[in-house]
Amino acid sequence: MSEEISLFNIGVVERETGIGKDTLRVWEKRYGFPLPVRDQHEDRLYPAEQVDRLRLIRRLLDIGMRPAKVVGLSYPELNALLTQTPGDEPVYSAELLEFVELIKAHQAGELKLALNLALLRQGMGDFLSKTIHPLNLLVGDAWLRGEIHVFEEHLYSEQIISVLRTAITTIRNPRGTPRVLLTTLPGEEHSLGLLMAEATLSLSGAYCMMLGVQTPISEIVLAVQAHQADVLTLSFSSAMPAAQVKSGVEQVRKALPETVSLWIGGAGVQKQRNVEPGIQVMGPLSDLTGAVLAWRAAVSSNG
Amino acid sequence: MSEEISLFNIGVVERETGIGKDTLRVWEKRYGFPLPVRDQHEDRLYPAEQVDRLRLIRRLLDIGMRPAKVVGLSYPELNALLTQTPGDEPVYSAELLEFVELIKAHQAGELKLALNLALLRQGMGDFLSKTIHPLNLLVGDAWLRGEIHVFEEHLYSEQIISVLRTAITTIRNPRGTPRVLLTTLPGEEHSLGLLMAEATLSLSGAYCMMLGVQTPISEIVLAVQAHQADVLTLSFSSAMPAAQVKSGVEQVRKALPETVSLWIGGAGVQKQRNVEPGIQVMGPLSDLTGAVLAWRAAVSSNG
DNA sequence: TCATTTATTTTGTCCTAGACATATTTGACA
DNA sequence: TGTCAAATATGTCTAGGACAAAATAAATGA
Repeated sequence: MSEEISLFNIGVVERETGIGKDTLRVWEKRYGFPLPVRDQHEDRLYPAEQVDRLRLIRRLLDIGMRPAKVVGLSYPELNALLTQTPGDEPVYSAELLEFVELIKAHQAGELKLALNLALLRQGMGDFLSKTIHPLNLLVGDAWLRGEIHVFEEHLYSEQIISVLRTAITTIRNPRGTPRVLLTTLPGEEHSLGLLMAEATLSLSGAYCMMLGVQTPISEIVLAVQAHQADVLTLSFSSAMPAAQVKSGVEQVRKALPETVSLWIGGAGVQKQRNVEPGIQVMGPLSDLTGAVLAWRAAVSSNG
Repeated sequence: MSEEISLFNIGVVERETGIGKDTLRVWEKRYGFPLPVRDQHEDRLYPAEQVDRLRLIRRLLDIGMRPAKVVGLSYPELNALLTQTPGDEPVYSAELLEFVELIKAHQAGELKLALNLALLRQGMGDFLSKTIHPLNLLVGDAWLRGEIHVFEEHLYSEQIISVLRTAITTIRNPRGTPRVLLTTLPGEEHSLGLLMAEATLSLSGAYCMMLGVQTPISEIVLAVQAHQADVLTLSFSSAMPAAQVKSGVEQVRKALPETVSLWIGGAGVQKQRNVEPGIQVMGPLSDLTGAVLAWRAAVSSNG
């Protein structure tokens, strides 16, 4: 009985790694990797090991490395490259590292408990900026080094989402201003950033209308009208290609009335340069609080 | 000054409609639609109107129509086709229709309130089977008829998710059996079905570990090991192509130890035929309750 | 030496045209 | 009416080529 190894066709690999078919084929030609086997019909079949490497490569590209430097490399070479990337590592507090230990130990219940505890102790504002945000970075970093798995990251996200949603419910103000619509564009499926934005905005007294992820552009325009939103907030994760962010945001801006403010944030917008007028780029979450205050000031002076 | 119309390139259309690039090109050749304009480089540029039609077509295909029948049609023709599809329409209660009215009126707060009320009155079990499930069908149906928009569906989903998450938190039992891991495969991004499954399973006394959507297959295997899960539950929405469901599920089954049960459910699995052994297809949500009981019975007789 | 502009390379995404496995439908037969 | 085989419909894969936008390297000037 021969050892059966998992083989994936190009469509599955595209879904599993987020790397497009065209890109996979052109990498094969240019860098000699991935180099899938072929079935009887010359269709590509990627071994699981290559798919794992591709996922790692994807993450390295997301943090700014170039394909020519990483696409050819073997697993050990990739790891060597990773560990020698000290750079600007912030010092993480013991508390944050304890959260990571809980994640690695798969203690979902305890993790959630600890998060809720931190929330109560620090208050929502500090909780978001001093715990959740650095923890996200730390977890992403640990993932990159192969210290934690995707499924552990998923479990972690679920706990955060659960804690944040519960908290947001308690501070929602239906008569708050401005009226903010929150969503992501098609292709962006990460809801965590959006949820953090909702928490921050709600905390600043804004009224939030959450649409979830991946709303088509034309539907966003309709939603803004229907809800008489003053502000549209879009969130982009680091996984989003900068070009896609740029074109998407510009398309939205063009379709929206000028009176509606457009705030964009998340790791995916930090690479953006030369942002068009009428689009406000948010850095840290605290920028949202400032933007809310600025919006109110502008309204009271104009109206 | 000429009227500026929104044009989308093929990559954006793929993301916005969920129809692959290859399919878009081959439809153009075979059915003459969509028929995009071209830029100076012969690259396709799809007008917004065609993208809207594509979204409609996508939905029609999801409910079983064939491309040859619908891909060529104009907007009026599509609508005619829709309204003349009475078929097996169940009679919806007045209460359900009131929910829809709230959705159409964009009364998110009131909608959530009404849902919570129904939950308390009916209890979780009935709430899921007699309110949420038919309401999902009703909303999907209304969407199909153009009576409600995507963004309204999004807002609706958010309220349901919020209500269910809150409720699940209160009935979680860390020592429950069996230990069930819940997630979806890459490509399936709908979390609502998953959440309803979690609610039902928790209600039956199972211990649920929610991984969220789109966990790569290899990671699912690791997660099952790490959490010592007895059961893996995968959810598929109707938007999932049947072929993708089949190959994905079989891949998972092959990679999983035989001792781990595999339960699959959601609208996307109802079309499946000739399901391989070791895979249990769930119909209505109540099947999950039965499966839990059957699992316990099997364990107590075997061990 | 540093900043700014310009040339070169890199890289992702698009193109055409064709092939074929699988799912669905049609037609023949019992 | 039900079952099986032939025909059709459909999505996804292949190859090889092209080019714009982004990133890097080189050249220029202060």
